[in-house]
Amino acid sequence: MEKLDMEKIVNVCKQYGFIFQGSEIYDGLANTWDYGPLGVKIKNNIKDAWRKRFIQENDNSYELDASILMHPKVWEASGHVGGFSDPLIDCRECKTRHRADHLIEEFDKSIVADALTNEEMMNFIREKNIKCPKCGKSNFTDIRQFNLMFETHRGVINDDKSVVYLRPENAQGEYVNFLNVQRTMRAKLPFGIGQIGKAFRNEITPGNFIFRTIEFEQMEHQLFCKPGTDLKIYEHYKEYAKKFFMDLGLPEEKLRFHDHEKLVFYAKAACDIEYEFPFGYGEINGTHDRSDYDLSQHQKFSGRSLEYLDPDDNSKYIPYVVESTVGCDRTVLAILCQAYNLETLKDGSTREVMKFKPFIAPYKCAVLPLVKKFHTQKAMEIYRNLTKCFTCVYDESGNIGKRYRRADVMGIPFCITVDDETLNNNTVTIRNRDTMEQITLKLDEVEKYIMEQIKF
RNA sequence: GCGGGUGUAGUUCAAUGGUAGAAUUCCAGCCUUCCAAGCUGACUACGUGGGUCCGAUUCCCAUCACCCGCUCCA
Repeated sequence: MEKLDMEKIVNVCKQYGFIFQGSEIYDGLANTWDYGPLGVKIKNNIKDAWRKRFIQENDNSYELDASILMHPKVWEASGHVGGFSDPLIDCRECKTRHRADHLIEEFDKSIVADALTNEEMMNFIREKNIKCPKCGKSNFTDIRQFNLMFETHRGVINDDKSVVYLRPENAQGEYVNFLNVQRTMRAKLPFGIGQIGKAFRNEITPGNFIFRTIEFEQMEHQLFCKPGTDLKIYEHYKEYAKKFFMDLGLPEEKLRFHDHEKLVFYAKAACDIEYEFPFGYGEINGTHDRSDYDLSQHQKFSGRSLEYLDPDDNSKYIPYVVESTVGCDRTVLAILCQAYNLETLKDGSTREVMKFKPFIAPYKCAVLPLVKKFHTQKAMEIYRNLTKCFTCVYDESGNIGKRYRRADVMGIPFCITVDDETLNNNTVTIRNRDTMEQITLKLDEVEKYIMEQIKF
């Protein structure tokens, strides 16, 4: 049942141009997906909505678009080089996979396996005859290092000096630009830097359509604040993010908070917001209190002072950071899952309808001539005018019923039908897909009416 | 990366060791005055690469992709 639902969504996405498999004509490249004409509009609308809430309406918030390729030292400072790679080991007997460092630490809790090289870990496992937790045997493969960062090279020679990484998270772009933004915007704490952009992770097991992919887009907001004020801000952003999702059309009963009990080394507090996908609850947002960890690290590695001079009391300190990060692709997926409706008609047949909030909808309006022979010209004229204001489609093929149906599966909230009344009185019928109500409007009122409806 | 499953038009499904048939969608035309009417026509598929065979979409092997489970997840 659950599996069926995801299949249906993938299918609709493919059939109607929301999302395609990446490199499809070459049989696809695993876990890459391409946004089609409808999908890219939804994604952009979500980004615009995020910008509005997290930048535009959020006091002292500024947007940044940092480079994907950053100085390799950034990733040493952040802990990604070294820390973001896992030593993996397979049991030859029962075919399960384990993390070598975890095996060692469970065997002897006094050992910090992070400090060991792979060879040392391997020797330790062999000497102590550590057993597979699943089958109890001790027959392991060699350790293989699985680095979650994608590597590439700059310049024409591929040597160690030329290695650069595709960023595994966006946040470092905000951190390294902290002073630039603070100075140029004359910003006082607390202030935020937000960024929408792609990140790359060599995930071992991606999957669930666009939920976990090796290339993904994040919408991140880093709030820089005075130490001690961070926890209050952290609580605020948890609720702020939840409200954002609800405004996008995700119902509260499908959202939940998930507080992290085990915190990663940089975090003082961490909480996810999860949405109930057809395959189960999955994270769509993370709020993290990252303390002064990142800025301190960058200060240390770059040798530049990243302290803030507080004009209130002339004290100097490294700000704390509260991060609110929204998975853009995951939000698209949640919206698609939420929008999908299978309606049963009177005759027992079913049809698929995508129900988006109007500001999310890829196309806002369909202009339909009632009868092709009589109303085409006027309909085209109206269509041309409306495309100056928002996205529209024009459809004259089939009959009027088919045109409505096609608009419904594309998630178009408003259909304008052009009939004899339009020719004679300059009025059109607008059907609201959510309420299925039809209203008659003067032609010159249409633009204002729809513009009002598609606000976020 | 391991185990299991799947792979035929855009979609959903057939048949077959002698290169495939339908429904639906889409397109063109006729018709049509408000929620997938009807008629005519056109287009479109055996994931890829090997092997066995006179001949493979069908059998075998590999590979790729997807799904489920494991492992993993800043």
